[in-house]
Amino acid sequence: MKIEDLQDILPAIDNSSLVDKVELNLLNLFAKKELKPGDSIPKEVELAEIMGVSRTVIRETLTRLKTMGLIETKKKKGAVIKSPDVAGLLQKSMIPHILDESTLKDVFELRLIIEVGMADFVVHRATENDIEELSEIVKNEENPDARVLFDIDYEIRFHGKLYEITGNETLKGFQKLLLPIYNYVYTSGMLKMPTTRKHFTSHKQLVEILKKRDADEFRAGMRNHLENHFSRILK
Amino acid sequence: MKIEDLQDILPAIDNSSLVDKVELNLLNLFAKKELKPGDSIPKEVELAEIMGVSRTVIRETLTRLKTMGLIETKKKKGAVIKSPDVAGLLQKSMIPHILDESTLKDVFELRLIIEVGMADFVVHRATENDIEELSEIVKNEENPDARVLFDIDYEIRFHGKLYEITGNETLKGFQKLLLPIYNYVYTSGMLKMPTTRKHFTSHKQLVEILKKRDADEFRAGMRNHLENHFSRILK
DNA sequence: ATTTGCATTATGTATGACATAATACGATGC
DNA sequence: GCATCGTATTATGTCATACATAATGCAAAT
Repeated sequence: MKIEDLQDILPAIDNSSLVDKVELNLLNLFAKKELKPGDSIPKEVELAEIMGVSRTVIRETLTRLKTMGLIETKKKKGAVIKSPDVAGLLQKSMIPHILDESTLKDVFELRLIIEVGMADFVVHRATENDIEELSEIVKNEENPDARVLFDIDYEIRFHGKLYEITGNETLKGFQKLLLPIYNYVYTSGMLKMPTTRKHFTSHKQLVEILKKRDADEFRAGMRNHLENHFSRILK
Repeated sequence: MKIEDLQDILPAIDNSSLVDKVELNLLNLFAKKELKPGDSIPKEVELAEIMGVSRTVIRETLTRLKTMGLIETKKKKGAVIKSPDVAGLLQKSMIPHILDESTLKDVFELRLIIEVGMADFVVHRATENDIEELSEIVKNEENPDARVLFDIDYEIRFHGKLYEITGNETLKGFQKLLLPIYNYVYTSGMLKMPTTRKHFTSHKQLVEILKKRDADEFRAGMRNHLENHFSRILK
């Protein structure tokens, strides 16, 4: 008797735990009743009674939802729905040495993708003040030929400011968690070092381009600025 | 007496819960002992004894770590460290109607940023087979003038294939969770509809560009292809 | 040697008790 | 009246204990 023949006669057993089921129930409730941030959900004992499980199970479910950032619990007041902080969620999980190598590489690439892709938003949303600040940041930039290895703080200040200019809070959150990973990969020797030592578009030059308010040119400039990193990845 | 004067004399009280502390302890343990995926951690009762708290607290901490994707627990075998699935984590939390409007807008923008930014990876990593598949997908594309509203399935197939070509699993995961949000925003009327009905670079044209293996041109093409969406956001 | 059954073990669930802190509300003082 | 303080209440946070359940390994049986 072949195993495949039985697949549709013997359905997979549901081996999900009580907590799994309660979690689904609650998420369904959120969807069905269109619960929005600020709405509160029944207290633990009530939920336990309604669903016919112990408070233990309910509490574990709520712990999950809390960890997912979907609810917040206050003593006395019960639990209320919350709009999750998308980037904040990942923050704690992104422990460089625990992530497997392929994920690290993925994240490394992700940063490059984002910085090249966000050109439109940087160019359109940079205020005169922003450009002023950027100029201030790059004003001490040495001759590119002289800078052997890069100053990480300087990098963060410049690129961080660009993220800030986009006004996209979620994006800024991503940067916060991408950067440590990025550094880890950069310094871990996971990627081969660049063979050529040409100098590409500098931060100073990027600021000059930004002043022209031309998104295409800025995008090209940023792509060129990151050439060193791209060439490490793309064979 | 001014409140500010007391700030450094009266330090903030630590009002973190036991679970918070145990969580920090465990995360520290992960870092200090350089625990890697596959390594297992002590069993619940042992942890409870070591840290001098009840098993309840330990279990709640482990539930958090499980939810964060950092560990996996199997009956009998205890808990083992795991490399978290970065995108999968967000998946469950991304419930469109619960996210606040600004986050939704952020995510909408994020998709545009990524698709423009990933040009290099698409161009460098597309195999002949991939291009073949793309050609197959777009072969029935009607005249752009004729298509009044877009076919969502078709969109997903085409753009999804592009994500796939990048070979970046994390990115692919992001697409999975970005898309529903993107759709929700698109159909919710949150953004003003495009005023002009010009036709921009089509999928078919993008495939043709891809064949030339020119990243800059592909990036420009993609940017143009998405012009409709960009113009909704950038005033 | 392969399978079957059983004991073991660590997580999963239930229950009852108490600690703790936020809230509401009434009491007190001016 | 109004502000402040105290206190009872209430829902979450923590503890202890007992038992259920399922995966593992080993022994027994064929």
